[in-house]
Order: sequence, then C-alpha cells, then structure tokens
Amino acid sequence: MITPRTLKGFRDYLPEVMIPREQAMQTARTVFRRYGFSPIDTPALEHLDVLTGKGSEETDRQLYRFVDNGGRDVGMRFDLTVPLARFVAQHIGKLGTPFKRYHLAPVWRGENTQAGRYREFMQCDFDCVGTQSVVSDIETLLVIHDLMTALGFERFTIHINNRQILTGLLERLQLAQLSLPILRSLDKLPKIGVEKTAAEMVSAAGITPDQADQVLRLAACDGTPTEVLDQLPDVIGDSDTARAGVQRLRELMQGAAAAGVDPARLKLDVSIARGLDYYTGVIFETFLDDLPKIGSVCSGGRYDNLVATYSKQSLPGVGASLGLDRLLAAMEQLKLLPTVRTPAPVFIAYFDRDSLDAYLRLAATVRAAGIGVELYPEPKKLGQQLKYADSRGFRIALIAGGNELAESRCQVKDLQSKTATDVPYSPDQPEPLIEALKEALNT
RNA sequence: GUGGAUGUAGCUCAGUUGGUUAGAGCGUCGGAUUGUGGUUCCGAAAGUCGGGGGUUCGAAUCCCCUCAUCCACCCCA
Repeated sequence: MITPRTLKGFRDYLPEVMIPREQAMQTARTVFRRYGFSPIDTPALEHLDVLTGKGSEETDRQLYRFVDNGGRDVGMRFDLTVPLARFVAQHIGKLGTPFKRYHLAPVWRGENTQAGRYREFMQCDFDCVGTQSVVSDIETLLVIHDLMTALGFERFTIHINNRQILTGLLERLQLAQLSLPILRSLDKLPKIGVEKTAAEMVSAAGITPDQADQVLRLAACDGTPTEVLDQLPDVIGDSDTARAGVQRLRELMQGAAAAGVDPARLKLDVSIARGLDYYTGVIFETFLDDLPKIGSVCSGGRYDNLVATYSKQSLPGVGASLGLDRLLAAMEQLKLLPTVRTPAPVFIAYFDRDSLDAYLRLAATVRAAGIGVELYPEPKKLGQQLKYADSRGFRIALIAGGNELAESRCQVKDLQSKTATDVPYSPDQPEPLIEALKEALNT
C-alpha cells in the first residue's frame, strides 16, 4: 500500500474549507466585475525565461522549475502579475488600452511553510494596464477596500507608500544603485527600530551613517495621512521624483476620501518598501488589525516598466493581489468562518424503498424551484437521518412517510426550531410546498 | 535555506526513573419494544506510539537520521 500524503506546503481542501473558499472567490469576482474588470486565465507553466529575473532574487530561488518532455526549460508561475505582463505584451493588439482584468488562480513558491504561508496558494489579482493616470491608482485602492469589506472585514488597515519617494531621495543622495539593499533594510524598521536599521544600512548597503540618517528621516514621518504628507516635503528636499511621488499620494488620498473610504483604514507608511522588484510607484499592503502577524493579505502597486521586458511598447500597470488562502487561514484563526458542511438547505428523509420514485419526484420538484435539496440514500431510522441532517447543517427536513404520502401532504420541519408543519403536497400540485419552503428559508 | 519546539486513536491530550495485552475525554458507529435529531444510559470499532535505524533481555520513553507541523530569521499572499 502507498501511504497517502501530500507534499509539504500543498493541501487538500475538505468541504468545510472549500465552501467558504468558493464563497470568498465569488465575492471577489463580484467586486472585480463591479469595477469593470474582465476575467482571464493563463497557463500554470511558462517558459522559464518569462519568469526568471522578474520578481526578485528570492522568487527566482523559490521557482518550481524543470525540463519538460520536449527538453524545454519551464517554470510554474509564482504570481499572476508576471504572466499578465507576458499576456498583455502578446495580446495588446486585441485587448486595447486601458485593459482591466481579474485573475483567480493558484501560484507556486517553493519556500518554507508557516501559518498562512503555503507552497501552493490562490491569488485573486486585478490590474489595470495601459494608463499612468492616478485614477487607476485610486481605483486599485478602492477595490482593495471594497474587497475587504465585502469579505466581511471591518478591522483592517491599508498601508500605502510610493516608491518614487525613496527613489527620488536616493537619487539625490546618489545612492540609486543601492536602492534594493536599502529598501530591504528599511523594511525591517518596524521590527528592529531606527538605530539598528541605520546600522544595518551601513553594513548591508555600504552607505555612510550620515546617508543612513537622511534616509531614515523618512521613517520619522508618522501620524495621519495628512500629517505625513505635510512632513514629507521637508525630508525629501529638492528631488523632483520624490516631489512627484508625494503629490501622487496626495491625489490618491484625496480620491479615496472623495469615494467615501474611511481615512482611519488608510496609513501612509514609508517603511513598506517591500513588494517585488518590479514596482515603481504606489505600493499597497493590507493588514488585519486583529491578526497583523499573518502578514499582508492583499498587496500590490504600480509597475510601469514590467511589460517593457516583453515588448517594445511601454505599458504601465497597477493592481493588487488578494491572498485568498492566507486570508482564509486568518479567518479561521479569528473564528470568522461559518462551519456549514452542506451547500443545500433542504433534506429529504427516505422511508422505504417502495416510495423511492415519490422521493425522487419530490426532490426534482424542489430543485426545479431553484432550491438545493439532498435525498438521504438509505432508508435508515428516521432519528438517525435527522441526526445526520442536523449535523450537516440542513435548515429544513421534508418528512413524507407512508402516512403523509397517502394523505397527499408533507411535513416541513425546521431543524433549528424543531417545529414541523403539515403542508398539502401532491406531485401534481407542488406549489403550496414550494411556497412553504421559500418562506421558511427566507426567515 | 538557517536556528528552535513539537509529532501517542478522526480531534484534544495522559502515559510515572525504559518493564507484561498503550489509556481518557470528545467524535464516529450500533443499541435502549420497529416514523421524529443536538440531552442521558449501555456497547463497539479504531493506534505501524510520524517513518527508518541503533543501544538494551526489553523502547512511546535513550541516541542518530528522515518526514511533517508550529515559531523565529529571511521573504512574501
């Protein structure tokens, strides 16, 4: 016998997990469509050179890669943004700009697992390609916000930054070529504090303590978004790039306010320098106030040069990605997941084999009315059947034994209140039963 | 990839300084005079003690390796 097991970081999804998972995906689709994003899909496998060197050194290391049976070097996608760039470069003639798409699909990263961190996980991406307008930045923020609230979250914070600010500052300090290690050090700021971050910048990036000090003046900007925006001009000096970045953030905040986003859910955070290397402008990271340790559940940003690696045409883009599996792991920890184990609300008890046709007819009638129904497959004792129905979370049980069938009626039993009512029912006149079911399910 | 912790029935765990047929609760299944469930009572099934190797007369218990999970670093969704 072969031991049944799954690979590290890969998981099976049982019904009680899959039901809320599909619900969440449906919610995401609804939000995306509400903003005019269209669905697309791309292959799990790409030519290796499409994927390498696009995310970061880290994603190259984590890439699942192999040689296929035709001798081609291939890799499994580690995100949905890089395949999008390839997709857009390949099809932009048909797509036109601006092109808005959403994409729900699994991605793979061979990294070490942790809570809310897997090797195969579902991302829900949405992006707008072909415009640099701040409108698409604002819209990205609004979609993140709507996604979170539509999924049932009240307590979350969207951290926002703009890479132009750091880029501009580093240009002024003539440190542009060291932006990656500096970025990486800056990212540690919330964890290790100002002094250690400065020391790390000096040792890891090789800059002078004075330069580190100037970079870290960014981090001193704190408070409400408005307060941070007021402090930033003094810190960035005369860099045009950085000024443009600040102006961009100002317009972003203004747009969010105009659209009615609660400003308490937004935080301008100059220390989030993360994201993949391809980001060039605004950056978003979303944290759950009640479970910040699980990391960002929805992040993204603007990448104005990514498509250029596959095309002569310059196509700017902006978007974000919802980490569905991480989010569901968080919801489970926060006990926000309902434990529904059946997707159908109505249960039909099965009394004796001679009446099977009647039950099949009854089930078909209920389904035809658009109501999900499950017929128990064995004529077990009624008590056992009800116990099953109860444990699976059915809301209504239809009880029609020999007595009821003979008298052209059916018992409609509410499994929560344990109350039953008799409803007239015959195969030719199912309307009263359907009405009774609809009424019972609406309450 | 590095460091640390954990790994005993489906789940949560107990298992004394290594010593006979490894236990409990919950869950599951069956029953309590043959059609009404989440309570109670009775009963049953279920464990290669994560896997492999070693030390020993004897290992769930000690040692090594391996796999998995969790935590930290790193990075990210």
